[in-house]
Amino acid sequence: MAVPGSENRIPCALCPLAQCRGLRPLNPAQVADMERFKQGELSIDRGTQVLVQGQRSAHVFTVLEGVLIRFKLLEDGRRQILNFMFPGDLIGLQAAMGEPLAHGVEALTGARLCVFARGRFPELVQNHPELGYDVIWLAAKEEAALEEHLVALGQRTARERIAYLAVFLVQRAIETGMAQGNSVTLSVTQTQIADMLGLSLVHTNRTLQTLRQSNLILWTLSEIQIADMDAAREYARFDHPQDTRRPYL
Amino acid sequence: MAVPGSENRIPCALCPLAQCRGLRPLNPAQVADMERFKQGELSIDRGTQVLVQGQRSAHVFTVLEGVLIRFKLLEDGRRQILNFMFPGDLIGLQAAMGEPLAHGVEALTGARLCVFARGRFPELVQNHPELGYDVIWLAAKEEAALEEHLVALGQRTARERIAYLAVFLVQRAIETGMAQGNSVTLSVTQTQIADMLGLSLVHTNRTLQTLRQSNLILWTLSEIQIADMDAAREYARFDHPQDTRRPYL
DNA sequence: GTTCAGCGCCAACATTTGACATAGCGCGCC
DNA sequence: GGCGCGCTATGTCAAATGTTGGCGCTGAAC
Repeated sequence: MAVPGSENRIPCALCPLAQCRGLRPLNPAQVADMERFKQGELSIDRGTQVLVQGQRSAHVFTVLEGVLIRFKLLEDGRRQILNFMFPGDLIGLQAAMGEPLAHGVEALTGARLCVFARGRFPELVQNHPELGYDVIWLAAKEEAALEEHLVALGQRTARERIAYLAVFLVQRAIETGMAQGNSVTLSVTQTQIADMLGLSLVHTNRTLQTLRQSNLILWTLSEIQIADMDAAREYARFDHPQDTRRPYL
Repeated sequence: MAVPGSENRIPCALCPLAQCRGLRPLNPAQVADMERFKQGELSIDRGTQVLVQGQRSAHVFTVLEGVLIRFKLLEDGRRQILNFMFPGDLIGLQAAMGEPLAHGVEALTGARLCVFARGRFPELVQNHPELGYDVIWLAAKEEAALEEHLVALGQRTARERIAYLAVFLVQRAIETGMAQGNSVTLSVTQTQIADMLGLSLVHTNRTLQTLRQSNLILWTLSEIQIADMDAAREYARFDHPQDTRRPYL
């Protein structure tokens, strides 16, 4: 991974994430701390792999803009997508703990990331306890998301799973200001949906079509549209969490 | 939940967890901090529900002894078991963040828990940054476990899933000193296995039998035995994580 | 312009898994 | 002793899902 330049660097005080409805801004002292901790920015294209499974990383990232996926590869080539990362999310908590990564991270869209030095992470957490608290919060949120996914994979049918994922993605997009109404412009291939939900590609295709025909969810390569959000949530049995604002770094 | 008494309280300095091969003991200063923070102990029977989904909890716990499950209930009565908790694990991180709980916690065996006041958790983390760092570590570990479970549910067949779960449980038991060789005495019903792995009860039963017949895994109501650990790991495609010692509180 | 890879789509068939019904066994309880 | 309950076990059938192989479109690469 090239060491990111600091050209065009956005000062934390002007962080665009502060405008997001779903995010809780830092206080001025925290902003100053982050400013010192921030190493630079990284702009990447769709498809770029940010972290590689099995390696240790010298960096930890925060999503400034764009969407990424986190996934695990099996030896036989199968992969399981673990979660989608939206603006404000922390990338590489495992890396921050100095462990080799159990998963890879790849950009779904063009993206801009904030870059931090992995080695200074313990210092950040220990010298700035409020930030440490926010990291715990983020970790708890990530855990909660993974738990929802587990429920989807374990208990729901293919149709419900896809509906669930659509609602999940649109909701996160709304929270991070990426949505237009109840639809998002986001390129997710059917293969990716299948890899996330534990379905075969063919079955994913079939199911997407029936959802389309029943006018519940219109999910194309470029866009996710949900006509009636409440109906979809109901159908997916997705009791959406309180929209408490999440912190970010 | 009754407020736990402090009778029979074990001083943190004598914490039995310090003997566990898989756990990294605290340093003396940290032990002193924990001692002040610890509110008491709680002994519970198999089947006791420690945390109730949807409620806020006044307490946060650490497992001193025993095994518990963490699960989510759906409105229609289905449930998804999210993870098993072993000695050293932290119960109620979400609770610690002041959120209503998205899951319940129930004891699989008789268990002893350390009790902490939820309200003092932020103080603990912020005034004792090293402990905060350990909490982050634990959260990252929990996340990693959930990710493995996701892979199991998404990518593996019924047989592989059950083999995976058996290996996972035996491994955790070994790390926490609860195993005899490659077997554990632990009462897990087939219904619980099914609820964890997203299988029907009947299919779980059949699959357990075939695994038994192939002499890979002998899983009865009272015990999990794995004849050849490497073979089972191989079969389950479970690349076991480095056994780095995890911290505890 | 041609080629090729990525993507969505389709059909026929195989397999896994679930649903339902039923039975036996051990155990606490009255 | 008789009852209910939780747990494991079976059988049969149906539904959900996977597999294989093939088609057509599009856009980028050559």
